[in-house]
Amino acid sequence: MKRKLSIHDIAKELNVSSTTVSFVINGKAAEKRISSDMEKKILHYINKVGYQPNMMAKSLRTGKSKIIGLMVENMYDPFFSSIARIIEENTYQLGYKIFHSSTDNDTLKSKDLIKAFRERQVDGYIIAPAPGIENDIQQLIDDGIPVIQFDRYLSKLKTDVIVIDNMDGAFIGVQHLVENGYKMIAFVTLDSLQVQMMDRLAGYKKALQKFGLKKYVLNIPYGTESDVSTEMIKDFISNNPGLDALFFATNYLAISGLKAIKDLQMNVPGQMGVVGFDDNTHFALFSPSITAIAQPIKEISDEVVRSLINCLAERDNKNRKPEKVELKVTLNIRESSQRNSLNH
Amino acid sequence: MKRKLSIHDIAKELNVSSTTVSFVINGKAAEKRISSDMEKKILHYINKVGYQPNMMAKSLRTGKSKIIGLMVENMYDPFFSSIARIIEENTYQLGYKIFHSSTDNDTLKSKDLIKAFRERQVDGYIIAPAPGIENDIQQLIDDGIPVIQFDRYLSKLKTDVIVIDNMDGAFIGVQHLVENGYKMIAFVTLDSLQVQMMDRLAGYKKALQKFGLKKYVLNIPYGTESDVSTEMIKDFISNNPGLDALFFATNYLAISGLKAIKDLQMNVPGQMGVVGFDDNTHFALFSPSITAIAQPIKEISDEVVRSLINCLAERDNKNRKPEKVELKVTLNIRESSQRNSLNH
DNA sequence: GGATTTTGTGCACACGTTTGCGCAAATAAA
DNA sequence: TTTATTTGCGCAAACGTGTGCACAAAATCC
Repeated sequence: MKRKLSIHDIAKELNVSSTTVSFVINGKAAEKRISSDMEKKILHYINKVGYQPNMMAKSLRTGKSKIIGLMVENMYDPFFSSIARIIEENTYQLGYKIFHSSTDNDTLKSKDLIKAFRERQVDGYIIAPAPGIENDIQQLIDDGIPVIQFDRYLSKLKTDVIVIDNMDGAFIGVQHLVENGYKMIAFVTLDSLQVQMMDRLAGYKKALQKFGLKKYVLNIPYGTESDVSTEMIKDFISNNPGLDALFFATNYLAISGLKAIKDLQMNVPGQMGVVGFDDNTHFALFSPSITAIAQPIKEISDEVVRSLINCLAERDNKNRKPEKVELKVTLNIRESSQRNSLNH
Repeated sequence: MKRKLSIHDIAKELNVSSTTVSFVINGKAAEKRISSDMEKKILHYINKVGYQPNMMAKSLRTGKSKIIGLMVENMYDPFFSSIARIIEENTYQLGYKIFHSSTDNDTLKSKDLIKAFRERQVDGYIIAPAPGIENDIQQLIDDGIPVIQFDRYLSKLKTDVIVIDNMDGAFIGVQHLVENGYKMIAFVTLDSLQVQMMDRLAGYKKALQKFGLKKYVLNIPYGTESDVSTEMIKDFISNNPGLDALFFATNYLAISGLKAIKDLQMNVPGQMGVVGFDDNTHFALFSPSITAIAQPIKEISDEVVRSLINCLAERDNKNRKPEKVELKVTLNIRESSQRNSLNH
């Protein structure tokens, strides 16, 4: 493999110093008072031979890798992958590349990932944190490295946070079911203490209280296989006769739940109303189509990037006052929750 | 931000040379005949202070970045994101990190991406190539950098290729429709000259010929918005009265098509049989559930990684004989294509 | 006991950049 | 003309590693 040519090769060929070449390449010709003849000569030659700088050397010298670490729960999840996609595009414009990894919500894997990112001198972190990594993130903060938490957050940590209003989302979902005449509304959620899940549960409870309804909650352990979840939901429905609506706290739970309802041959929305948290391209196509709480993907992504870029520009990240952005969700009303209109 | 400590700091603190420390860190203690007392002392200290090597410096020195560039059409597509996920995991074990980007099948964007990857000294490339980037990839090959093409390929290029048997996939899809009594089977595909699309079309035609049926093909321009596609498909159905089955060449086309069929209030599979190329988590949940050709995601990912690691180990990548792996697909038979069994 | 080999370690350079500082020539000021 | 300033550019060190080579001390050989 032929060696790539360096700034020195250019310099030698043109009988100038590598300093001059470097200045020209970095657009500091004016600032550093390089004559425009010289500038043109260098630019022309560089263009001709197709010189490409070596980011490794650059990063070593400057201490900036121009790499951002993105840690999500699961990059296969459409929610995370669509966010990743927008983040990637937004930051690409600014010269950043992304290291993108899945944590599976696993503490050890997350710790390991942070370590790997640190070795690579990642400039900033965008994290949907797994539980138990407070110390690792705190270490980053202490070392002055920008960190943004999104989707969920560890409340001990003083970082910028971009989330949605989960409580409100759950509330309006339940409210919508109530308005459509459902009375025995269950909440199917993950057995998780993460803030976003707790907030959704809180929103559900708040709505129940407001409308004077009784609470039915099914907690499914994190990591349960889809078909096992389906069985659990089937049992839950059987054990709670009279349930007339299910509110699923996540996309994947909704999928498992719909399977359960299909297996039980129950009619949606007639016998069972359905609303899901986190919308999905396919929900509109189901028969019946599925009502869902939609998260503002684009806004979340934009805010995350804006916030990170902010931090990256800051000199002193240890002592800045963290910012919390809470975005509004939308209720996409479809057939699965409208008993009245179909029962005319 | 406090400076991270370097190999020199360790050396100074322990009154040894950085050479020795480097050898120990890289597990060359035995090979380089470092006494085990010394080794223990260094390892212990490193452990205590939590030293983390600087990959930038390492890469600069060794010429290996331990980074792999992954270019897919759209990382939001479940097919690509699930593959990315597995690739990421497989390579992580081997100490690699992934730069993951979407090309949108755009030539310029792809060229740009390759350039950015080169600057970053990426060790190897995994590409689902957009059209028109033959020269850019050829340049990589000429420079001895490993490249794997997957999902599709530019046939001019002598790289390892991992694909599925698209022709066979389309063939068995059509055959299945024929076996279920459908006679006027249309193929809804993208207006694309990419090999995988051409092969699918060829498989469709081959089946038609075998069964003596007439050809109906709808070409939808690449990049058409989903709702526009839906309209085009509606028109297509209207303009071809008597059509009794649609075979969609991609996942997204199937989604648009199902919307069209729903809008036209046609009964599936009674009035219209449906088969999609590329399966989807949700297809089993649609009512009726959707029959689809499933690609072997895990196998594809594993083969891609195996193949790349192979190339990375090779000394001379310019003159190696490229390998083409063609994997088998599966037909997942569901309700949307079984007129007979439902029409009893 | 001298010659040779083995053992254990360190010096110093290279990788490809960026940048503080220096310095001669040209120009402006006095 | 002398002095001060500006212009235009280069020297050399630094970023944190890895590694060829050298070399003294210890061990072995004969």
